[in-house]
Amino acid sequence: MNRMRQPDATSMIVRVALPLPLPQTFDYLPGSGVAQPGCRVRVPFGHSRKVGVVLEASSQADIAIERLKPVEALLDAEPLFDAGLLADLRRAADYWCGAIGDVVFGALPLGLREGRAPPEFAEECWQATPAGRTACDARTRRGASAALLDVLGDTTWTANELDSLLPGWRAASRRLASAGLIERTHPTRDPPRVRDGATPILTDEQADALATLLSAGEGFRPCLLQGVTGSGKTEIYLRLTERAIAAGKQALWLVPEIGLVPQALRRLRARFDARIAVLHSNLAEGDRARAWLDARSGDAAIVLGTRSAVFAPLPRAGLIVVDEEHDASYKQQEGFRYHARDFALMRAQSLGVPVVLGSATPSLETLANVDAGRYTRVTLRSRVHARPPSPVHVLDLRGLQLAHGLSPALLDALDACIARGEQALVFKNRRGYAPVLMCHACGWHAACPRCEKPLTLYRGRRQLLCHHCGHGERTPETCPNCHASALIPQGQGTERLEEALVSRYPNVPVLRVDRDSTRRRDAFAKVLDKLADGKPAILVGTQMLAKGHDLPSLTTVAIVGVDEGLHSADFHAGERLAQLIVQVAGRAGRADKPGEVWLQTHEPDHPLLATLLKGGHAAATALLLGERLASELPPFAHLALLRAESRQRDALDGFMASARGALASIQRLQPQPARIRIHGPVAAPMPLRAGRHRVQLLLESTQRAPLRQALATWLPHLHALPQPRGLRWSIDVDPVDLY
DNA sequence: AGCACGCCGACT
DNA sequence: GTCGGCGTGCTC
Repeated sequence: MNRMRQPDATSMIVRVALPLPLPQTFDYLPGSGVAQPGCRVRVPFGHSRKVGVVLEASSQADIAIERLKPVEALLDAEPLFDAGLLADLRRAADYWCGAIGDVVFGALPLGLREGRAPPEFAEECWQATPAGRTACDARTRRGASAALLDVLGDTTWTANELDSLLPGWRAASRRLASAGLIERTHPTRDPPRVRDGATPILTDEQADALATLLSAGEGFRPCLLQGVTGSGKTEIYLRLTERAIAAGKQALWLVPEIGLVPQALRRLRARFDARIAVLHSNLAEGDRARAWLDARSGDAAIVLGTRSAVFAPLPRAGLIVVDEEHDASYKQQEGFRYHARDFALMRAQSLGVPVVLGSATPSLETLANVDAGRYTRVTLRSRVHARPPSPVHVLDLRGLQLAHGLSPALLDALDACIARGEQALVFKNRRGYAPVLMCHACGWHAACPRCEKPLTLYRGRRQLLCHHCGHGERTPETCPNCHASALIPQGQGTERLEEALVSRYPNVPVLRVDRDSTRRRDAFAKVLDKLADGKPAILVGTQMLAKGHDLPSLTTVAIVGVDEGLHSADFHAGERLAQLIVQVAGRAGRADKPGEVWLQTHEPDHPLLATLLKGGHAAATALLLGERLASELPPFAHLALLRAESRQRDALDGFMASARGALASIQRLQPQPARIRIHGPVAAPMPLRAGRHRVQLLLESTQRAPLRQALATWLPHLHALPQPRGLRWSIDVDPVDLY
């Protein structure tokens, strides 16, 4: 980009990011008033106008000064982004090859993207009246009203917090307010404090961990807090948070999914009387904007949220916590493909604050950073309440007669668990009744017309659904190919296991938890309520149950099948499988009753499985790291993926060939072209999805720098290429799956 | 991403 | 003779 020399160096222009998927910024004359960096402005753009964010003032423009238009209006008196956050956003755009405008506008809550004035700061708060507390104790109210009174207790809550804890609380609040049981108040202006009597005594191990974490002082200091399920990681986060807010600073807590926000919020509220801003995508626009501005003003001592909360401004930052740091949900999988954990690290570095990554099953990337001495590791080995780790029994399925995928020994274990009056978890990482519907007469199977992958059978709904594109059709009565009445479900999903368990245990509640059964917002909470009494019950579910939710104490955990994960084409599969097994197994056992884990497999001798069972997660990760090192894969190499998809096969191939050609010509100019390996273009592991052909090109290097250099040079070439209609492409830096 | 300009087919 | 298809290029 050649910058035009300014005849008059004193006349300034402003450089503006606009909400467009374009790599460049746009320069404007200042217009009336001075727009500081971080302020929104309204600017003329082409034949219309747009809201932009000023990134910087400059004395030079990217284009001839005569072509510049003036800023039309200044929308914020005070910048929404401080200079540090703006710089971080630019680093992020740079690192993940995002368009700066997408990144900056992606960091803003919806309510502030459109140029409307920031919502007024009359933060809405609610508390129970004395009459309300009496009513709560006397249990005179039912349903949502009772739940709201329970949540309110004797403290004040913001609407933003209630949104997260009790979706649909507003209806109840209207009823209770008109009955005089609750009232609206103002947010507290008191300095944040720790609630009396709320702080438990630490175990020796926790005390040591905390001392280590605190000993390094207050600057940038990445730490891995590695602790098994139930070892009390959250208590450590709370102590660190206490330290930060006592010093007048803010703490940012990230959790991987919305479902984990309520329990984190409850823990924080139980400990602190402090303003907490909650940020996630299920909030109403206005509430989210208010929470964001609460973080921005520094009024919120604590900011809690999912992935995108990592972009919240923190004028008084003192601590960043990334809980369940291994969770792949931290990686955004469309649009601007950033990784919230890694951006949290970037921010902690530029803010100069400690960052704690917590997990029972840390990612290989993080472990490699520990090994390289870049992160400090603190380990919690034992469970609080002295729960012993649960033994894992391997059930070799080879040659066994199975009932809906369940082996006799596994059923015996469930029988025994129920007979003891305890609760069990049956885990299967597959939704629906069966992953394939096959004709026993001719071998035909139902496949998605748009993806060419098998359709998942949903028996209750009499439907075949595609998990890749959402395509659905009615289940045929007979084989569409040979008309035989011989359609057989192959394999098991959670719906099938639920059905099998219901028929085997007619007097025991069988509760299914997966994405299908928890569509309704409070469905998961209802399931947990049903388990709360501790009476015999069986929980059947997927992945969701491995995500760090506070599950009731289960004594028996049955992992029905994991063999798919042993042979996946994606090199992350082994790492994920080890995480899954350890996380699910961690649900077993409680203080008074030991737990046990049953794992069914056709491959008990598979090296990963055998290593995991013998040496635990640490041994499994050592094995996986060895494999990654040997085959030069992350974290010992760095990847970037160009993905493209189109209905037009030829347009797609043409584009990818040109992209590859551009890369090759760049490579020829590099001093050491051999430092980057290029694979492809090749068909994606899913070559067809929703009717679109998919092709990808993989770049790989053992060093970050040459890869970044190549991407930076390549990206403008890609944008300059002819862009066929209907073709979509994107770059994915550090892809977490290759699909 | 929008949005206009621009050059080839079936219609009042 | 025009309305309209979407290919291409630009937006400070």
